[in-house]
Amino acid sequence: MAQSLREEKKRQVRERIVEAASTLLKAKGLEGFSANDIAVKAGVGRATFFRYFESKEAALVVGFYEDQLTATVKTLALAPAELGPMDTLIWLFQMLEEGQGPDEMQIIKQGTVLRSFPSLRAKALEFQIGYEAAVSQAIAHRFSESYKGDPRPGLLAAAVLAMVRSVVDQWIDQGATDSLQDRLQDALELMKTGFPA
Amino acid sequence: MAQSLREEKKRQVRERIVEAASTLLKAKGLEGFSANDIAVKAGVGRATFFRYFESKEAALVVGFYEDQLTATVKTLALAPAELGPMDTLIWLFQMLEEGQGPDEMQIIKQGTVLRSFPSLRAKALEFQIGYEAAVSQAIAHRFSESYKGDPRPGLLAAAVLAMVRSVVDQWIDQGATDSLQDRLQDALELMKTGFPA
DNA sequence: TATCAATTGATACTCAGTATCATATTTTTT
DNA sequence: AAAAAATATGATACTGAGTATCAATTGATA
Repeated sequence: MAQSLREEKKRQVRERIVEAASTLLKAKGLEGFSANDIAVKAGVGRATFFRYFESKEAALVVGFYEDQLTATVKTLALAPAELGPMDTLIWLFQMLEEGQGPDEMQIIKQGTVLRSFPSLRAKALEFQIGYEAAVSQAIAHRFSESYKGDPRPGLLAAAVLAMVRSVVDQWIDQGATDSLQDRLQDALELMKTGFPA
Repeated sequence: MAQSLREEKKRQVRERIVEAASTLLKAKGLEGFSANDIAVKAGVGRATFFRYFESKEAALVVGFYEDQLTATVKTLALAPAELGPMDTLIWLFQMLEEGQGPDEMQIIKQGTVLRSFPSLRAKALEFQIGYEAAVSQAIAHRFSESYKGDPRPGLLAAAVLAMVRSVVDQWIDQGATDSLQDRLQDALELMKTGFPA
């Protein structure tokens, strides 16, 4: 059955807020608008804004990553059964790049804003923790001899996502001229073979 | 030569603030005091507090990690020259655990507070980024055929520190009964050999 | 239709964080 | 050693963040 009317309205309000925040960011820059401005633009009261998001930054980061996270989890579920955990993640990032992932231009813009404003960066990092948990869960069954409380899924998820972040950071730092996808695959390959002496 | 008088005084004020923040945290919990309370306890004006730290959380996180970071960098400089980058990090965490690193009780307390308050957690993650840069720099020369713009040091630092964070998280989540050091070494070993299919 | 539950907007309040300015202290110059 | 320049401080005032409360509206339920 469809959402109840009430839930559906809430979903819409939330979406309007995220969109208003994103629009204002593009138009005025992070410090050019307040949480109240977002509320006005979204057509809700200030109090309502804070019922949906704890801060301006939270609303923006959700706009950056939420769709990406759901796409990630969905894609992970479709990975070939015979792939091991690491190969699954390599496969994942190939898929995301080709398919519904954000394009490079968008990544550059987001990355640039994130690096300019510590408050945003902090929120983004917070979001990553949730990302980790989701990825960890989605790959846990692919480990051989996995058991309850197995630390490996969480470790791999943390390490890989940190690497991805580092890849994007370095790529933007160095001008974002070459292929991000190549860099990503190189990095993941490095993770797969490890760092032996 | 010693610090100038002015620099020395600033160092002392900063230290007093960090200590006051830490004391208040233990006495009243994170939400039991304001930035103003820290200033009063440290014997400085409110404005001065904000000249040293951008927020209450920042002052606390500095208290958690600053000494740790300087110890890390110092220790890294002492690592045997023949060790590769990954072995250097394994060696590092053995040293920190035996030597001047925080004891397990302290890690539990800090970890518990951090996990309870997203705002603190976010600040801690921010600090980790600085950690990454420092570690990356300190191990860069240990890579074979390293070149300018080599992505590997940054990638390894990001991955390893993320793993360390994940290890501590899981350890606390599961009751912190067994040996943290053992878990850490197992995780780093996993990183060294990689995650082959 | 009548009742109950949940969402909203308005208002008021505390505290965070920033800017400004006059004062005090340290450094530099003469 | 005294004067001048530079820097740190405290007090004050201001904007906006985030929370709590309450009356009014809207959706769910019977």
